[in-house]
Amino acid sequence: MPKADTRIQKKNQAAILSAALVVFSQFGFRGSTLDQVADEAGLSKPNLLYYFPSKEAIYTTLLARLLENWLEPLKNIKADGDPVEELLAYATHKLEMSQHFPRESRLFANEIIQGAPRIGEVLRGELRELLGELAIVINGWAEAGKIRPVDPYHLIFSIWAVTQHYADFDVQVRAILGDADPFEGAHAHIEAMLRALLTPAGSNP
Amino acid sequence: MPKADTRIQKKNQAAILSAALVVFSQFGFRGSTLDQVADEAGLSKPNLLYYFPSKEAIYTTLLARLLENWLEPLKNIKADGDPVEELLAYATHKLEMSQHFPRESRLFANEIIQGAPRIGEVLRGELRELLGELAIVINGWAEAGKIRPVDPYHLIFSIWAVTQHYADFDVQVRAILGDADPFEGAHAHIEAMLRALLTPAGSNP
DNA sequence: CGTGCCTTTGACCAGTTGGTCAAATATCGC
DNA sequence: GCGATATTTGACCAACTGGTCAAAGGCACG
Repeated sequence: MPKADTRIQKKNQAAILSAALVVFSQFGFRGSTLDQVADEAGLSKPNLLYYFPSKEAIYTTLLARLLENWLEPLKNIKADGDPVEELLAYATHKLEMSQHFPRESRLFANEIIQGAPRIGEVLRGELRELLGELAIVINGWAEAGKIRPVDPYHLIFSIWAVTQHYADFDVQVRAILGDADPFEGAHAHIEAMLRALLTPAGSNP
Repeated sequence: MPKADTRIQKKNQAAILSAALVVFSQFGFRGSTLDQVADEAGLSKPNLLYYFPSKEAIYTTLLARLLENWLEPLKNIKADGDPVEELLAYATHKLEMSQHFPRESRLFANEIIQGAPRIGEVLRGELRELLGELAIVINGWAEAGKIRPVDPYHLIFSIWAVTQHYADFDVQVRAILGDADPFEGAHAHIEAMLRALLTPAGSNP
């Protein structure tokens, strides 16, 4: 077990996690093998296990790292900003994550579909609390007449659903759109949808 | 290899497919084992392979059956109906499928996330064509001023995304909502979203 | 250039995997 | 109740799985 992080350790750990992301995001935890990960990382299987104690450890390291990036942007929604623009910025950020880090999204999707055996606690704990606070903010906006009244939870669900769809169902989206870039149209559509839903009646820019 | 379908054959094949749906929808093809399926079905592993030639065959049978139910409701959208109501009915139907057949949704999601190795052809063929026709209908509605102008493809994507989210991410949704039934709020929210997006300016019911 | 530590690997292991097969057992038409 | 046929299963197999380990190969530093 390495204590300090030498150059070579950093390099190999990064290579392993990167390879593991590729493999786990496609096949899920149980469907992936250490040989696949080792192959993808260009290392031997025993060498993987020199840097990580087990397959499980690689996977959970990946998940933990992901959860940080997952929860953080939620906290950036400012109660004193313009409501529609705040929510739009969040949705745009999530869509860009789908565009640039689709594997992370698929890894997460795999874990949730599997029943979230390793992150259920986080979902029922930190995430739930975070969303509770956000719901209060959104409800405040609605009561102040700054947005139309909406269910804050289902609003967030729909933002998650639509943005992650472009990463998780990438193959399907591209099968239908052909050569066109999905993300341009996606952004415009999501913006239109959120503005239509949220902009209070009587607002004419 | 059974030729005719006796009572016992129908029963066992149904039991196998039902068990396979439970297992495959949770762990994906590679993450599932025949022993799991056999256990769930209450049969021995060699007995499974008496009714189906391989693990692969069970899985593809499940997928083929699923695709039928998946594509059919798309065809029920009538060009001469009321646009908003037609699309709303479709979304409602999809949401009800998420509610009552979440495993089917997760099986499909697993297959797509995996890269759709077994149904890529259908996506690029039948599904794409079907959506092409639907896009023409929706564009027609927009040109006739019956709905606001929208990208028909991304509109459908967002309906798929939001409705399937409640099946595929069921665990996450319930972790956040607690005891509340997700589907009541979901239906109301989706209806509100679609009406806001689609109802042309100046329509006041 | 040698010594101590970090890194890498080939050989190996026990358990699991999808799948086979011959023999046993149940079912059905007569 | 009998023979033919359909169904079920225990024993088995080769390939693969996650993981171990001792030995070998590099590397840095005196």
